[in-house]
Amino acid sequence: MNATERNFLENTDLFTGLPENALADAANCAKCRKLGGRQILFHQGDPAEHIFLLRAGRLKLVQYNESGDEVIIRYIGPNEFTAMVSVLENAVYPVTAEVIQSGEALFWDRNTMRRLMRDYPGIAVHALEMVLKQLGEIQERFKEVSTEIVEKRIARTLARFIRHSGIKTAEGILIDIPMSRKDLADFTGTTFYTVSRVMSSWERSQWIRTENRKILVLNPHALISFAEDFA
Amino acid sequence: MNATERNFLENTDLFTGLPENALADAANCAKCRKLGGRQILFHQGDPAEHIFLLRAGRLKLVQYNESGDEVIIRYIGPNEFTAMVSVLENAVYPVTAEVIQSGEALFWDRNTMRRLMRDYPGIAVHALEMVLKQLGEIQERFKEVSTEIVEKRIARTLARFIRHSGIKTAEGILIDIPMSRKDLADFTGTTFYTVSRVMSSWERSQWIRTENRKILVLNPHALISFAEDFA
DNA sequence: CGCTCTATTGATAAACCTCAAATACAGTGG
DNA sequence: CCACTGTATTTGAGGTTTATCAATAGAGCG
Repeated sequence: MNATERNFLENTDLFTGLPENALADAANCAKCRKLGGRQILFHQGDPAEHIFLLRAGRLKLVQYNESGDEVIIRYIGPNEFTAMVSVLENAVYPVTAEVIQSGEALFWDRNTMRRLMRDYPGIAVHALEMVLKQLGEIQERFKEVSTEIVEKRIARTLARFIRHSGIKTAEGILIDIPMSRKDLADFTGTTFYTVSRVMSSWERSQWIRTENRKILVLNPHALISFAEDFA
Repeated sequence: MNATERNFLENTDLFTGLPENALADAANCAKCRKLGGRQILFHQGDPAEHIFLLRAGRLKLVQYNESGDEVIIRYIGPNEFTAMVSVLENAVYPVTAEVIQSGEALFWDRNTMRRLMRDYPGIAVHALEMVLKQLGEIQERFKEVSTEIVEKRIARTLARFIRHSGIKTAEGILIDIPMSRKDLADFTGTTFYTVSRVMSSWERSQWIRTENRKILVLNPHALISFAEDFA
């Protein structure tokens, strides 16, 4: 692959700081795939064969339980990796990855990635760092869903999205992830009825406004201090 | 360190399958520490400096929220590692580790472990595998606490402990982890009142019996099929 | 302009938590 | 071995939060 590709890899969590030959090697083994519409990139339960690096677009990672309830485990945005679990032998994808904004992904298969990790140990260490960060995040959310009431969980979730994907605008901060009430419910462990009630009340207080599944936070200060208030 | 030490390391997830010199190196850099009573091995929020390998005994990893509610993130038993997060630069422990059964631990400091990972890439890959497994487990529990009712969460938790730490006895399966009602509540995201009610009802049905914080499962079949029943 | 998917909102019910009080239990020191 | 003390557990009553159900309104898409 070309120099653009190498530069791109250099700026990712997994490949940052590696020697030139490692980048070239990684770029050479990468394959590319377009991601459209509401396509499913991989299914929960399928044999996990590829590690993906999202170049553009956005994914949501969902888990289903036996009754069909959906839980959103994480969103994946540009420059982020997913399905690192594929490096394990005989792993299956623990989640389903659904494209929610079109884009494209680079991907490597298991054996290639394992070889890269062996040849350039820095990659394995970076992968470890990434996964540890994810572990910390989900542990945090596990704590929240275990101990906080719904309204605060939603507030904290928005606060987190503000930090992670917030875009300053004249009117406030726009959360740049398309999210329905149901998505937010599946992310916070509640129902879309309850999310709707909470969001409506915040709209009445002028804290937020929703336009076509994008949330605009008009009063981030109020929202964040509510989220972090331990009373 | 001696040959016993090396053999011990060889049988852990992190060091398995490594060349002899790697084991010797790892064993040489390990320090050892006795763990007594209800000692705190490390505190949530403290700078994370060491990776621990539990040789004997048991830990519980707890997180506290701002209101002081406790959540049990995971139990660590003999032969298991914890605080792998210490390999990250400037990390803090995301949990508090409390000794619940006396024993002893080997430990390495951050830089040593990072050097080992660089020198023997297999270690980093194994660490990645371990953390991925933990990530999968907590995602599973996150799904449960988000979608299942308390009674089923408790049943699934016991089912999991049966698989992980169950000991067959004449009367049934003993879960070899000392666990109060409150512990079980902090593990499943509920209150000890509710746990007590659920466990009492199971004791009446002869599914379980509790003796001094150890749970004896008299009817594993009933418990497990209830846990996995999706009705 | 109709169709479908999403959101809102009220009414009701269920699950679960909180509080209070009583009981059981384990560990300790005599 | 026993009494004592503090901790853990049980259980009832009552309240709160949140889910569920139903009906309506709205928004985007072809």
